[in-house]
Amino acid sequence: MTKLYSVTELAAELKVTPRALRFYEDKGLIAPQRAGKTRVYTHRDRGRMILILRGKRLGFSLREIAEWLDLYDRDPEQVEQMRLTLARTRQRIETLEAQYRDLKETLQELREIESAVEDFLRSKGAEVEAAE
Amino acid sequence: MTKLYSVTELAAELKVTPRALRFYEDKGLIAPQRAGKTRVYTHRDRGRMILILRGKRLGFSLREIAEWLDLYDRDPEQVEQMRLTLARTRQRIETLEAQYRDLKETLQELREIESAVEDFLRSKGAEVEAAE
DNA sequence: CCGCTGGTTCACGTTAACGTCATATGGTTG
DNA sequence: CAACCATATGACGTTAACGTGAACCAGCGG
Repeated sequence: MTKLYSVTELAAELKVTPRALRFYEDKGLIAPQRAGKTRVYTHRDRGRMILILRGKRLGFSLREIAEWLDLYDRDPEQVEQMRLTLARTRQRIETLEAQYRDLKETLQELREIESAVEDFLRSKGAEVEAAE
Repeated sequence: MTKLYSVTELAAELKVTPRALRFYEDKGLIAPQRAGKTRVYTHRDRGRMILILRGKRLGFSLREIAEWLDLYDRDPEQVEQMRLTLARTRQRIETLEAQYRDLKETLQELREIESAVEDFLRSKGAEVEAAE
């Protein structure tokens, strides 16, 4: 028997508010089952939410996230459908690789700054390590 | 003599609108000089804008970007000041490294999806390469 | 001097992503 | 059964990041 969650339970576990979960549903990002009127989230829904939240952390809008969510749970329909899926997957990979480049560049610069500041502090005889 | 830009010029080069540049100024992210009332951007301002836009592509808010922009053009003031700068730099590096992990994870999954879909298509005797 | 071009400052409009009530309802417990 | 939860569904409020005029100047070419 796979675990089931209420809105508040899942929200708590994911550290979002129930309102957010309902909002995402409204936007078509998730569609939990209902027991009567109350939402019931499965383990699968939870996985989907984790994808959504990761997308958000990467800075994508809900609309963008929605557009590639179905890449994850596709079922082999028509060949044409799958060709489309392939194209969109590749498209998204490119986007992320661009972001990856931005990220690497920024990290490199920040590490240079870190070293420079460390050097400066050391030249002043100051301590540089985080631990106090 | 280093090149100077008007709002529209710089905006065009950066592929943003003049309105955006003015807005960023309003939010304290850039402070171009003025010739009378009209804004005059230097090469340095342009560099700063590039940092800002990269920050946006990485999904950060203008407020967040503002908070770490001065890490780039600091001048050795007090030792205490620099210690703070060091701490904030490290903090930001950690944030980006977390994002880096999210990114890698997502890319990996998408590449798996890509392979799976390719395999499916090949099993159907369909072409798989992008070139048409 | 006239009118255009390109700049300025308000000021209000818009979209995304929720927060915050208000109200209703249905299951649970003393 | 009454009281009390948790949830549900609106509806309106809020913040961020600009877009979109409106009304106003400064320079300059004819």
